[in-house]
Amino acid sequence: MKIPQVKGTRDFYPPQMAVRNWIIDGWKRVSLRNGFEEYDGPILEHLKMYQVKSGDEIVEQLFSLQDRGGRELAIRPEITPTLARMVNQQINSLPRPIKWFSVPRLCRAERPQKGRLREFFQWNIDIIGEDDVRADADVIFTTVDYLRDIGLTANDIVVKISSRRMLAAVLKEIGVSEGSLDSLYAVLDKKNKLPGETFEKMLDELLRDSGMVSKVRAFMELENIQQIEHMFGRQEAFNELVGLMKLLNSMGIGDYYRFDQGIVRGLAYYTGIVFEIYDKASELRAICGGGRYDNLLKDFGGPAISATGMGMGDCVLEILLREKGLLDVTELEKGLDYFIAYVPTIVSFEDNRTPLSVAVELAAELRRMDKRVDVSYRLTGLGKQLKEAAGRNAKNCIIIGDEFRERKLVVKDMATGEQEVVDYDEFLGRCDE
RNA sequence: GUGAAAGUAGCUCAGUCGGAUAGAGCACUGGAUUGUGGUUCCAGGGGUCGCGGGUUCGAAUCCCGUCUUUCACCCCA
Repeated sequence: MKIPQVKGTRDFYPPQMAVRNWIIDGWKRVSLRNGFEEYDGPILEHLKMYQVKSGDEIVEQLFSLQDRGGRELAIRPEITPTLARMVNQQINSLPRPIKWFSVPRLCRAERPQKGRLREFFQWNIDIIGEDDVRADADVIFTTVDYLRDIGLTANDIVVKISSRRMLAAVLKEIGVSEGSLDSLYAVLDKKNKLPGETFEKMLDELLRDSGMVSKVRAFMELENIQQIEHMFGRQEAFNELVGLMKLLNSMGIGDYYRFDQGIVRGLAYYTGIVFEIYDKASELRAICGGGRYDNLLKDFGGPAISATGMGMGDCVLEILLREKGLLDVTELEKGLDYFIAYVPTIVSFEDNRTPLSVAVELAAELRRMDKRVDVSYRLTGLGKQLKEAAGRNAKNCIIIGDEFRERKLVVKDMATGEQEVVDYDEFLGRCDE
């Protein structure tokens, strides 16, 4: 019986696995150099945990199950609630600020489409317990640090930054009631994705006040914070945004970001700075998004401690990297350091050992030195073995032949074809350095 | 959850007014080549044409269902 692959999942054959590892290794490397520590939680959590924060809609997009004791569990669709739970559990003993990162494997029962699958990896970085905008700057910088590291320039991507707090202040100034803020956010978030007329229509239906609609539209047309400040007066939230941008400038990524009040983020829990990163050339969905969420720990039964963070999935990123030609798969697949071939026509050496037994012994020796080494399983001609070495992407091929009667090896560089005869012990010494 | 397109060898695909043993390139395996590889040449293996049902003397081809994939919408933690 043929068993098909599960919808929206991927098989990682060695070439795909090399890509996945390359992406994740980069995430970890850049997180560490920016001062983040790695954590992880379980793949299963109580279903309740996601229902608390998210409501029925999200629960519908969850893979949930019952264990044998009748407990309702869910496969994690995100790791932020787990993070909140873990931090809350040890809040009194954790030194602050908490700068943690994780690369969890997540599942969401959505319909798969371009850049979105049912199982994926997501890089998360979070800073908990630091109100200062420097934390937000650190999150954005770390994200850009990675994208820049793998070869994406300011010509390729743009960080669109806004602030929920600033948005709330402006809308309040315009006269929008507190109660309609959340539904208005949802509309503003779509501004960049909808044709102008549709956007206007949605505003009309929501606000039912032509004066307010035109003010909101005028606000959305403004191009920078100075203009907004000019129109609505100086607000606390502006200082925060301006401060963030100054920090990003001094961190050397001033050409990567742009203020964009169309960035709101779909989720209700964001409270301050929000940002998303987009590819400039294509129509891909956001590469990543993040922001400040000051109520999350409290919502999970903890103290009122603020947090700011970012999440980046591997699906969109990989599509983007392929489009830009930044994924050199042949480069990623690391082959063998040494392939050891032996001359099968030699029955045995003076010490009664066969070329094959010498090859096996040498392989074990080199492996102890952490070299990637292999020997063919097939008893076949030297030509075939060299062919196998080439197929295995070996850097060098060692040949055990008549030279071994004087305890010497032939070491062949597979790229150039050059080969030299080296003393066995001298070769080992050289490898051990 | 809604809509559209597609599914033939491991991969990319050809093959349809319905016709007998279903093809190519690449990949894989073996040989040319028992002490020298990636090129070349020769040969070989591999398919119940996604699955199920229907129409027909006869289905990869037509019809229905189903699954999967892709794309768009909804949503996006």
